Amino acid sequence: MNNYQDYEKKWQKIWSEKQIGFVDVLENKPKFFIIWAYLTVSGFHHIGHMRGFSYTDAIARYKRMLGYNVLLPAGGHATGNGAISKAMKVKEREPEVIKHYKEHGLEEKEIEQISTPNGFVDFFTKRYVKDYKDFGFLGDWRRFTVTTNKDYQKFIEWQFKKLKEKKLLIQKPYYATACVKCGPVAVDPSEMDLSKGGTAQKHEYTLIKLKYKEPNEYVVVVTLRPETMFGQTNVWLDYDATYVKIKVEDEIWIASKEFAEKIKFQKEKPSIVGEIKGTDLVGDYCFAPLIEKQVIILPSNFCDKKIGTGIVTSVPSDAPIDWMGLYDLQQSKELCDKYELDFEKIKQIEPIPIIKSKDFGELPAINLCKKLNVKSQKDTELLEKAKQEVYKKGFHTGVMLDNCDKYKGMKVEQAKEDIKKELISKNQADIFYDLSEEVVCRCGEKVVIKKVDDQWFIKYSDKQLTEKTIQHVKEMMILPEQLKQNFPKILEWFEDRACARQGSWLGTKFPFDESYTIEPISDSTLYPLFYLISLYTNQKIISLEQLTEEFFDYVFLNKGDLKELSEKIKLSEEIIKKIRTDVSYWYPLDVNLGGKEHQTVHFPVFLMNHVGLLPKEYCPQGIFVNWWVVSKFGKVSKSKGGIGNIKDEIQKYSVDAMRLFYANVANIFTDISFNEEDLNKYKQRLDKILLFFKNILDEKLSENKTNTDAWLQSKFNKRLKNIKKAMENVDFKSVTDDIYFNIYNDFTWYLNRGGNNKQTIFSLINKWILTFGLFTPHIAEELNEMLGNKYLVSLSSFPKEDATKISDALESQEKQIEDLLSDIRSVIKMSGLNKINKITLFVSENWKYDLYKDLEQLLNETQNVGQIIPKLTEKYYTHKKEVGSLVTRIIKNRSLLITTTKQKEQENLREAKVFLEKTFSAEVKVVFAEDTDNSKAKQALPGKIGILVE
RNA sequence: GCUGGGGUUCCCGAGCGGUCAAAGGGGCUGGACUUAAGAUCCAGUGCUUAGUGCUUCGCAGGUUCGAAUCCUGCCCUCAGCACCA
Repeated sequence: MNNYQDYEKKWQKIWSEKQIGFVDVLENKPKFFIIWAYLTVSGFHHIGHMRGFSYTDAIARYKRMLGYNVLLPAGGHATGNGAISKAMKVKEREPEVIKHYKEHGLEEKEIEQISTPNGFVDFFTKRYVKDYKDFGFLGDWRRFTVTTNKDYQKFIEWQFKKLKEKKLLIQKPYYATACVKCGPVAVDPSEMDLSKGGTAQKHEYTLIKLKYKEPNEYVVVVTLRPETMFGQTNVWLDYDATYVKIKVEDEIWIASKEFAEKIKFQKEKPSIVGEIKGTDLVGDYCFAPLIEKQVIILPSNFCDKKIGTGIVTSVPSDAPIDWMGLYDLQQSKELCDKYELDFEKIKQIEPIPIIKSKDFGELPAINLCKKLNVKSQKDTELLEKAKQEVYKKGFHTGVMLDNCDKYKGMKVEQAKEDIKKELISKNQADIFYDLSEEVVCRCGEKVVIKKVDDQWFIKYSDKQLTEKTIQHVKEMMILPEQLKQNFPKILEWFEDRACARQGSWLGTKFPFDESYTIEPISDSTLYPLFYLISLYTNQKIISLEQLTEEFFDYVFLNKGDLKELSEKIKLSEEIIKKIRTDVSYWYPLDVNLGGKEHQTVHFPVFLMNHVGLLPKEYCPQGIFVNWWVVSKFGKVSKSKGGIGNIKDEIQKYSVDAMRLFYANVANIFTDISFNEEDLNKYKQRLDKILLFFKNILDEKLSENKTNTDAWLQSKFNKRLKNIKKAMENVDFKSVTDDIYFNIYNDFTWYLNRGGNNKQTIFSLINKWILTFGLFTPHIAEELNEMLGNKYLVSLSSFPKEDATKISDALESQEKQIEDLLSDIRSVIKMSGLNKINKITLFVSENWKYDLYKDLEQLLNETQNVGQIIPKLTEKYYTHKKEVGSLVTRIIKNRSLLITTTKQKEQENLREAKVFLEKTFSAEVKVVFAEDTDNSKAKQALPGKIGILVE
């Protein structure tokens, strides 16, 4: 219907020519500095990104209209593996990948370009800026930066030098999830670094050593439940399998070959020195720690060589599968004979009660197996369920029994840790990490857990830093409020974080060891600060060589001597001073807006780095979090593909409709789903508004003013007030409800009511249009031009509400007419009359107004009906009966209590008479109840007009 | 499991002690306009009734003169849980 694309382009061009988003220091103007958390360069923007971005732009536009000097810069985060692996796939011409890019309209030449990591980053970051412009964002694109740029890397080097100075950079051993070829990778559901296994969990197991025949020779098992070691009765392994002897330091460990592969990465050069068959081990004994006893090695079919060591220590009291394994053997002499075991001896093995837990007693595994009717160790599903349940109950409600030495009476939760510690200290146990499922790197190689001896960490656990950050958070504007409340907990939970890794990644070399590259989270914490530098580096006003530690110290921390610095880096004092001024003008950052995924990782490090390295006055002022755009298939994300090619969506619905959709479909703290129906709905809404304006311009308007004009003024100003308040709370849903729906409805009512005053209408719609400038800026400019205004909405002031125009009395009067209208309708409907000729309206009897007033006052004093009624019946004794029933009714339903006067009601009706007559095409008469005998007149109450239709 | 968030009338989604049968939108029904369709406008949309009354806001209790809104228990659901921005 309307050609949105045309005027979107038109206005974007005008904004761009006026360079509205390009801002510099204006000392006489207050500043507002806002960013969205920049995103990883790994492909096209999708509709999910645009949700948060358009909020950011709306806030920026709002602040600009309030008179702030607004800086909204952007950048791209290219650190890490993303671009490398994406480019690789293009280079290898993977058909799916090539198809994807072709569908997005890439030419062969461009596909060529994105086949190298740098080309990829370059292409997409340029595309991002184009997308921002296409979406009507007014940002300072001159400052655009990418984390892989050389100048940015100088900045990160500086950051790490400062961290070290502040003793926030430390080294210690670490168990990293790592690809055997590429080095450390992130194992997380986004699968940025992976091709498989994003949901895998990293478990810390306790590795138990059971002494075998030779000195220093051990059968090793792993467990998540070290506290159950008091209940060991035997050891399980696979009779038919072959195990290996692994030399670990000066010990020999017997375990599966698969385990040997894993432990290789966690111990100093282990080597396989021999083999031993399951058949050789079964029937032998080994020495179990803690219970200090020899236990027999028995065969089972549930030992998986891929899990742990492929050998299991058996605790039948608390592990259902162990119990069933034992049960199976004890039931069958044949089976024992087969394995050359002494049946009588096997039968003597008894589970040892060690933990008492709620509901399951002292032998939870056995009790639950009975309850679930598990028949043998082959009932894998049931046993898994049983295991989960016993574990859960045991962990939360379990208490160690008397035979558990010094741990008796201790809660399982606690005993678990203490026992683990004791065993390790006695060299009877060790720590072993494993993944809960198979994980494969993007390169196709296996991901394992690898011990890094001297890993670098940022010390987020630092008590002082944590405390300082918690204090700072209290002063911040963080939305949702819920997050603000959680923040202290998040910050306390936040531990040291590995900050650099080896391998070939994009990013900044770690300044204290060039073989490391700083990892993606750690190099994107202070970046808003860098937008103040990139303005100069992008324009080549400063060279790389000039970005020294001293330079950053001076401009960010005001440290050092200007003259000395200027001479040293050969940069004019003037420019250095200018940058220093920029920093002190623009910093701190006012708002960082990001998706909910940032809550527990990005935002904490963003804050802690600011708090740790910068003076207090440069610490961020606000964090806003928006939830996601989801589809039926889950989160809309780049890696999952599917819907969300923003170019197509813009064409289909228009930018304004999309921006309005994001703002209005739900509040920002809920996931929304992107569907055609909703988008169409918002496009139609814009069509409707355009049409409304066109009609208004065609309308013949008059100079006449009535109460309705005052009413519209009141409504409009009240809404304006609400809009501003809601804007401050990023309650965009409520803001857009008012702007695009409620004000529209007010105007419609006004017009239907007969309002057509030129001055009222034009003064208000000119203001109304300005409010469109936040979420639908293109249509705002277009309408504004249509009205003949020469100024730009984007550069105008946001309309101020006129509080003197707001009148609750006027609004409630009008509400009464609205209610009356609907009452008359229902009366007509119920009368069964086909045609109405006459409507008589009765204004209530005088005494009732007085009664209402008295009642209102009494209700302020007491809620006790027993006290109120006698007082009123006394005063209104002639209407004794009516008073009783009326008062009880009102107390039951307070909304009936409308205090007004007879005169006002009559006036109100008189004014609405013409309107009512026109609406119902019938004669309308207003009559005082005192002047008639009609029973309807007696029913009339203050605020409730009696109605008779004939 | 831990830590948080939710469950509202056909649907989406506001509301978070009285003004709530519950905003706004969508859908549906009826009417106006139109040759017609679409768009737009107007009305209705829990059950009932000359404008009243009755029953609703996950389930079960409780506090209060009064609860969708507060408290307790339960059920169901969603998210985050670390080298992923």
